[in-house]
Amino acid sequence: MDKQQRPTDAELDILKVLWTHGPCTVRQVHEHLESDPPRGYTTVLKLLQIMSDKKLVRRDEKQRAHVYEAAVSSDEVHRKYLKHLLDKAFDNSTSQLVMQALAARPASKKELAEIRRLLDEIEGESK
Amino acid sequence: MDKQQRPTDAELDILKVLWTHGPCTVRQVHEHLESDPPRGYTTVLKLLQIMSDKKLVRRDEKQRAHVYEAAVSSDEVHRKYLKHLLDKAFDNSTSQLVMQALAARPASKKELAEIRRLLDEIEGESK
DNA sequence: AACTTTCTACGAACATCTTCGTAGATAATT
DNA sequence: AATTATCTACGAAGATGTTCGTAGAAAGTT
Repeated sequence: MDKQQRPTDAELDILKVLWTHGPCTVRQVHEHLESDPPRGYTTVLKLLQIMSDKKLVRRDEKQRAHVYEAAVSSDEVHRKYLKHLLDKAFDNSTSQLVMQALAARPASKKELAEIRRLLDEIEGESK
Repeated sequence: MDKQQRPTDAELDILKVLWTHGPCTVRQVHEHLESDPPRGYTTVLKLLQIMSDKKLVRRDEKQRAHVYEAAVSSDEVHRKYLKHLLDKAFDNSTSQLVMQALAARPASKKELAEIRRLLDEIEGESK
């Protein structure tokens, strides 16, 4: 049933709005949406309906203008993408992925320090 | 012109064969291809023709059975995927991506050590 | 009450990706 | 030489994702 519910690109744009602004009507999503090229109102409506079917968002129909809110967290979605990439492209080697990520877009000192801290945490736990 | 030439899923499967086995005829690619569900011979042929148009592979037509070889490296492709993901989903935060990658699929001690070594290298260089 | 605005629903059109059947050329086999 | 096997090219069909026009219901305005 569940398969691999990764949001498509257009769906992700919409989820980002909901993550940032909380529950929104179609109109509000449409207004806050940044995409290139911009999407029409009914396009956003249709996407939200589809996302509702897919359980990516929840719909509250109490008002005439239905209110949508994200039904999946951003962490959750991000992990799904990474899992798929690890599986499809990186032969499940996290270190390979991290290595190429750092090559793809060099991280600042601050970010590198953050990653180190994360590694410490992980190794601390597993003791 | 170039836009964002990321291979599709089916194309990636074929590139993997070419990366592993070197230049191949359609038949050889078809034989080595592991995919679920398996792909028919002419499907592989068609994909290789398309990939040739997209410059993902090079074609040598000297023999009747054309020989294809990868025109992009695996590192290159992997970085394209990561760059796209960083841009689309992670707001260009490499550390966020690394963090979620480690959450998505916990790394072994060996991998963690490898990542540390990589960080050392990077910070060593930037001195 | 008539008109305008705003909303949802729906379906069709378009784009991209994938699949494969068929046709025709070339090579190998009998 | 005739038959069979193997190859490329091509086009059409199916799958999925995206776009938007149109219709009709509901609310707001004059």
